[in-house]
Amino acid sequence: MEIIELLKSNSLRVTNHRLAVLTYIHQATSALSHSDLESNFKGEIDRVSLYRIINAFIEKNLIKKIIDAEGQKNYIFNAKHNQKEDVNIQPHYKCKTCNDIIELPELPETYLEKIKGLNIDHINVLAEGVCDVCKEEDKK
Amino acid sequence: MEIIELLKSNSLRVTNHRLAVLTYIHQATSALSHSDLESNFKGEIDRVSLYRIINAFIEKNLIKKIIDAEGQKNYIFNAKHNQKEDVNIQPHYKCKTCNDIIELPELPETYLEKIKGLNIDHINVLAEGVCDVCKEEDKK
DNA sequence: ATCGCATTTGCAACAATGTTGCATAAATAA
DNA sequence: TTATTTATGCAACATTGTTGCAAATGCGAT
Ligand SMILES: [Zn+2]
Ligand SMILES: [Zn+2]
Ligand SMILES: [Zn+2]
Ligand SMILES: [Zn+2]
Repeated sequence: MEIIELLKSNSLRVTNHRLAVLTYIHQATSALSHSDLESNFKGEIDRVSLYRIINAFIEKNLIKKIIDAEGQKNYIFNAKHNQKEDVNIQPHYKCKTCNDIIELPELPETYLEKIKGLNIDHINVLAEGVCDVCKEEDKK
Repeated sequence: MEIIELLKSNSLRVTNHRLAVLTYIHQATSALSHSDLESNFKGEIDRVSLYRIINAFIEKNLIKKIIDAEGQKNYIFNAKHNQKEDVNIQPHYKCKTCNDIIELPELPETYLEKIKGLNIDHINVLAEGVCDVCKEEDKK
């Protein structure tokens, strides 16, 4: 199983909880907040364990934490979990209604040139709005 | 007084608290977190009132809320409080050590063109790192 | 398969951050 | 000055995140 291998190859013990959570995030079509996870695993996984599981995944680069304009944390599966570099410049677009997050094109080199005088660890780029699908829904 | 006028012209009642808070944010050289404000006004202004004062300022565009890579909210005076538009695309750089926030050049038109097919309300761009001044300090 | 050690988990307790309702105080309009 | 509206403080509560520790589980080595 893909997910099991993913855990093993990142020297994370394969527990039922980790399997369930990573599988859930992997198949999710939208970004999940911590409370999304809490309600999904209510009665199964303790809130504190979820925090620790999530943090382990982030450290191993298996999921990405995306912070929206209100400071809310959302988690998505990191399809590029092999590449350890440059992952943190990836711009995203987040629909404020359905929570879907898609990747945007990378910032142009010309722009990065302009700001390269600064010591920059990472750049966060998040565009937000209501996606076409949700906009259509609203009309009804 | 500049600050008093700022409140009046935004139809906010001029109270001692609002004057004190807005003056404090205006003269600050770095972005202030809520707990920064709490400790500064400890014993003078209630925590809840601070939340309400801050929210009022944000609604009136007098200050800007900047969310860092950890989701922490920081507030800075909005020098462009007159312009109501395009304020929310302004990229920023935040020093992780001294908390200073400076403005970065705007995103190139070519990039905005690329993503204009999406419904975008605002774009958040925040670069983070340790500024030159703080990097020097560290060496000592 | 079993043993033993290291890691993970649940639970309780706590800390930090943010919200709401309501009585009182203060600011502005009349 | 008075009346009306708005702001404030306080208490209570909700949400989010952290820590310590005992019990459960995973896993490598027998
Ligand atoms: Zn996959
Ligand atoms: Zn949507
Ligand atoms: Zn000024
Ligand atoms: Zn600095």
